[in-house]
Formats: sequence, structure tokens, C-alpha cells
Amino acid sequence: MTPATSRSVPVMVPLPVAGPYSYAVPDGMAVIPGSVVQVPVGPRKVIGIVWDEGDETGAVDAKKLRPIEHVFDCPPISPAMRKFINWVAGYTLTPPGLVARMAVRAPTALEPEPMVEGLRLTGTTPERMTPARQRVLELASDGFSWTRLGLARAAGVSASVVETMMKQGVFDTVFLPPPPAVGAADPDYAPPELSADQRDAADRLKSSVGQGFGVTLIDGVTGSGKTEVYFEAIAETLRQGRQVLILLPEIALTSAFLERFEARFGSKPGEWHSDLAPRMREKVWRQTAEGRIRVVAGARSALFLPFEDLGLIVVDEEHDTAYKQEDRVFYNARDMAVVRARIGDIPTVLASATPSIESQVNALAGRYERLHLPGRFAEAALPDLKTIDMRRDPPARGGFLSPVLLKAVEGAVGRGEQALLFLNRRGYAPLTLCRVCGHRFQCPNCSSWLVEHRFRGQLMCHHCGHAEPVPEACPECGTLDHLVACGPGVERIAEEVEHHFPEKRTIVLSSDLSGGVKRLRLELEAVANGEADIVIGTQLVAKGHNFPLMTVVGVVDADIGLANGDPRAAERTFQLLAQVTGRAGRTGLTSHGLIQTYQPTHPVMRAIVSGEAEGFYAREIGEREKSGLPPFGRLASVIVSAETRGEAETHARALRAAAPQSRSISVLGPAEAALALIRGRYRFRLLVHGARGDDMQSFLAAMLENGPRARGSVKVQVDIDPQSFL
DNA sequence: AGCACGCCGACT
DNA sequence: GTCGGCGTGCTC
Repeated sequence: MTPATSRSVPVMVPLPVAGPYSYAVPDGMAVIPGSVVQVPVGPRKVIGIVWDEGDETGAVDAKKLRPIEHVFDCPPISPAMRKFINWVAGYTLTPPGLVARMAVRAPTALEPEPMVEGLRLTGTTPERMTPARQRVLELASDGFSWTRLGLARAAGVSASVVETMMKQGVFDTVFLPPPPAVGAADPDYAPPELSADQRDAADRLKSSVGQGFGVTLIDGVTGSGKTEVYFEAIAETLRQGRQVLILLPEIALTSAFLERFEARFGSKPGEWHSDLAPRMREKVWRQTAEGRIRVVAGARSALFLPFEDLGLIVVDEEHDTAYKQEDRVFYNARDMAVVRARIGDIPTVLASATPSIESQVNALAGRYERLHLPGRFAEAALPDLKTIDMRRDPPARGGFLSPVLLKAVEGAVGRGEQALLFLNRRGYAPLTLCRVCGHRFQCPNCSSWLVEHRFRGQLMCHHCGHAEPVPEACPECGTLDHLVACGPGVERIAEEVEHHFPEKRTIVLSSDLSGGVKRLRLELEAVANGEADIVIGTQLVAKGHNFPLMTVVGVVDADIGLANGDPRAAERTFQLLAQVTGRAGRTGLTSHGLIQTYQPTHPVMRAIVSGEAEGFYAREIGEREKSGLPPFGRLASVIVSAETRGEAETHARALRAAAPQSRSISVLGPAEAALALIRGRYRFRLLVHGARGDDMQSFLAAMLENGPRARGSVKVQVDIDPQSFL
């Protein structure tokens, strides 16, 4: 028998449906908008969020509503967060329930953490005094509550000593809230010494704290003190009693960063990232919601943490592509941080040595405040940057390193300093062919070349992950031992380096390193401590890590990526080269950045060598405007119908109605879209309807083969970075 | 997203 | 003759 229910509420459920479902509220159950609840959906139970009246999807017969089963005892999801979820869903064309799910993804954190038992002296003395009991008593008389185990350990006795004393009534128990996951950040723990420029910038940032929404873009070369400056804004926010979110690309969320924070604020920030231990994840989620954690440093998903009173968002390395999530919910955390800040009416700080074009444009347009930090702090000189013209100073036959670069490396390691050789290409060689018949090894699934990984003895596809052992004979003509590796990868450079410097310690750092992120961090730390002479690395050495002994940075092939058709190629190359050469020169020693290129007059190379980024950025912005890409300030989405352009228009109309926040839904016909795809003019998100596997590759292949007549209806969303969200 | 239902190919 | 592949539809 179902009891009569007095009302129903909308509940956002984690399903790909257009809006919340309605549920009955059993008599006596108290729910308000934001309450986190358990509701039945078909045969299963899911976690949902009570939503706001007016957001319901189509009405369902009020008599047939199923009841909410449980209300979790946790702070309700705030109106700002609910508004944010709705906005993100509309903007990214994602069902709101799937966005909402990101805000409640710490499942067991929904109930309060269990209280911790604490022991307090009653004043009763033990029946018999022993040395062990004496020690326990001495410790416990500090006026604080101890845990059973903590007290026993501190006193150097077994738990049974404490337990016996409890039985004798020496202690009574009190229940205490569980200990905080991190200590309290103290804004006045260790105020830094700032240069005049930094002080200026810090003061301007500080004055924006508490003044409502605003975005400030801080830029300045590696080592100019951006972090110190935004730390002052964090300190000010803490003084005003509000919480802070620091977003970082996952790879930059290192113990070095956490320690730097601790040195300034006296304790570490709460951490939030994908490989956080489940127990810790729950603690951080819960305590952030309760306001017990005041500062969280996290990867992009931290944006969906339910802060109790968020007062500032910092997005460090704002140009980093890791801010884009490209599975399930597609969003750029940097952009959504700006939206979150606007909704919460709080300031945002975007920081980068190499800001993205779109942030530059927003600063130029006056939408963002601009703070520029002109130089490196104190004695840390910038490296001396030069290009090596590979036409004039070519490598020896069979090698890839110019004599000029080898000499610089020799100089550095000879002085006991370190050298870094950067090549953004994993493996040994990007292409393998048969010298006899010319057969090229191609991926059976995709059409890309298979990359030889000599350490593993495999040919691998970097696109789809396909791998096969390196054969001894050519599969085409059967000739033995005539396979030839074309071009360098980091493994091949390592071979060349070991040939030239056999007695030096070399290390290859790439994502192929076994042992995962943890191992990688350890190796990076080891390098920073001087435990290698020559480092050969892919782009992951360009991100965040500082190597104080690194005095030579060589870019093996600066031209990679400049001619691949990506409209952001120049920008990306500039950012990468600036970041990697910025790894050198923080010690006060003379340091050098040497950039091997066949295009020494290319605008990217000129900008890097001269250190004058402004001209380069201005040029890039101009190029963008000329190139016919969708104009700035729009999210361009595209519907492609494989049949006709007219059908695409129909889909687009439906989408526009469904997602009014999407500023622009451009329509490309299938031929235009195929062309754009092939030329790499846009970055696409392809959703193939009617094929559950969302087999992008096979659709693309069909599209390339059959052109506009490829079968199947396809929805394509262009991922030009949105410029303006306001 | 998850889960059930439903219809056509290779196998104990 | 079934097991199982994934296409389709549904969830307040």
C-alpha cells in the first residue's frame, strides 16, 4: 500500500535525458532543491540531485510517480552549482544529468564521515602504576583528546595498556569530528619577498578579491613569479574567509607544487585528481562541501567539487590542452572555470607563461584584465636562445644531432651540469620500410604509420594502440633483414647520445616509461636532483618540472607539428618551445637553448629566439581572422547529415532549440565537413548515430572513400575553442 | 549511462 | 538445435 504523498519534486538523474525526472516525496521526508537523494530508475537505484522547479521535462502522470528512497546527510548542492551544471550542459550540448553526475562522483562521501573516538582523562588514577601507564598518563595530560591507537603509539606501549586503563575508568570517551584531510592554510604563514613588479601585480590581484566577478590573465616567462603572485590573491581570499580552487593540468599537480604551497601557507592544499585513493577522494569531497578544506588544488574535474563558499578560482597553465575533457562530457575546464566564477560572482585568475590565443584575444578585447610580469626574478637569468640552421650545420650521416648541439651538450656535461634533448616523438622511429620493395608498415585499423619501439621490440600505432612484434622479414616481399627505420624518436636519439657520451648517465622520459605517473614523477625528481647527465624527453618534460642544474636545452626537431594542417600549429609549437626552453637557466649559471630547425626564419623560431611574443601573438590573431575559421566568440557546432545539407539544417534547427546557450551552430554539408576533417581545419567531435561503437575511424574511412555519399547519419561538433562565455 | 529485449550467424 | 553478437528502446 502506497502512502498518500503530498508533493513531488524534480530530480536530476545520471541519465542522458533532456532534464530532471519527477519523484514523489514521501510524507515526513524533508528535501529542498540541492538535496542529494537516492531514487529508483527502472530496476536500479541511482544518486540524483533535487533540482529546481520549472526545469522538469515533460509531465508524467502525478499518481504514478515513484518515491525518493533516501536523502543523504550531506550539504545540498548549491544554487550556483546547479546553475553551473545547467549552463555547462546547455553550452556543451550534454544531457544535464551527465554533467550533474560529475558533482556527486564520490559515492560513499554522501553520508557523514564516522566520528572518531577520543580519550579524555577523567582524573581517576590507575589501580596500579607501571612505567608504561605512567608514560601514557603524562602524554594524555596535555589537555587534548587522543585516539586509542595514537596515544599508545606515542607512548610506545601496546594498545592493551590503554585499553586496560580505559576499563579502570582513567579515560572516558568523547566523539570528535574526523581529522581534516589537510591542515588549515594560513594566509600569513610565510609571506614572500616580492620584487617591485611582483608586488605591483600581487596588489592588483589582491584588490580584485572580494570585488565580484572578473578575469585576470597573468603572463610572464617561466620563473617570473606568477605562482607567488597568485598565492597572494589566494591569501587575501582566505583572509576574507572564503574557499579557493586552483586548477592545474594533471601532470603539473606534483609534490613540488604542493610543497611550494605548503611553504607559503603552512599546510598542503586538498588534492583532487584521477588517481587519488578512494578514501582520500571521499574525504576531500566531503570536507570541501562542509567548508573544512579551504583550498583545493586539482585537475579539471575539481571544477565540479561542491564548494561551500568558493571565493576564487585560479587556472594555472591556462593554455594547456589537458584542460579539455574529450570523453563523455566534452568541456574545457579553463573556460568553464570562467563561467563558474561568473555564476558565483567571484574573481578568476588565468596564469601562463604562454597564454592561449583566445585568452590573449579576450585580454585585448578588454574582457580580461591583463597582468604582465616582465622578467625573471633575482639572479635566475633567461637562457641564451639560438636556432641551429640544419641546412648549414647538418648532423653526421645517420645521426640527427647537429655538431653544434653536440658540442653544447658536451660542454654542459663536462662542467657537471645537465643537458636536455627534447623531441616530441615517442619510440625509435616514426616509419619503418623495406629497403627492397619499399613496403611501409601501416596500422591495420587506422591508416597511420606504425612507430617502431625498439626497447619493446614492437611496432605500435600511436593512434589506436595497435601493436605487433617487429618482424624479421618483410611481409610484402619476404626479404630478411632489410627493414629500415626512418626518422628519429626519443629512443633513437638516446642511442645517438649514448654513442657520443658512453660514460654519461642518460635517461629517456616519455609516456612509455613503465610504472605509470608515479614512476614518472620519481624519475623527474631524480633528474632534478642531478641523478642524470643527459635527459632525452618528449613533451612531458616541458610541463611544470624545474631542473636547476639544466644549462643546455636542445630541441631536436623544432619543425615537428608546424606543417600538419592544424590551425593552431604555430601557436602550439610556440608554446611547446617556450615551455621546454624555459626549463633551463634558473641557477644563475649561463645556459643555452639550441633549436634545430630547417626554417630558422619561421615566425615561431623568430619569436622564441627574440623572446618577443607580442608580435607573434598579434600575427597569429591576424592569421586566424583571415583564415575563415569561425569567428572568435562562438562555439561552432556542426551537424552533418550524410544524405543532404538540408537534413543537416533540420538537425541544426532542433539543436538550436534544444541548446539556446550554444552561441552558434554552424552547418557544414558532408563534403565540406569531410574536407575540413581531412585538412585538419577543425577539431571535431564525431558522433556517429546508429553505430553504438561510435566508430569514428571506420566512419572517417567511409567518408574518405565514398565522399558525401557515405552511409549513415552523423553528428559532428566542431571544437574550436570558445572565446567568450559571457 | 545501464539494462532488457530481440533478431541473425558460428558452435558445444 | 542453442549462445551471443550488437541494434533499439526505455527509464519519473
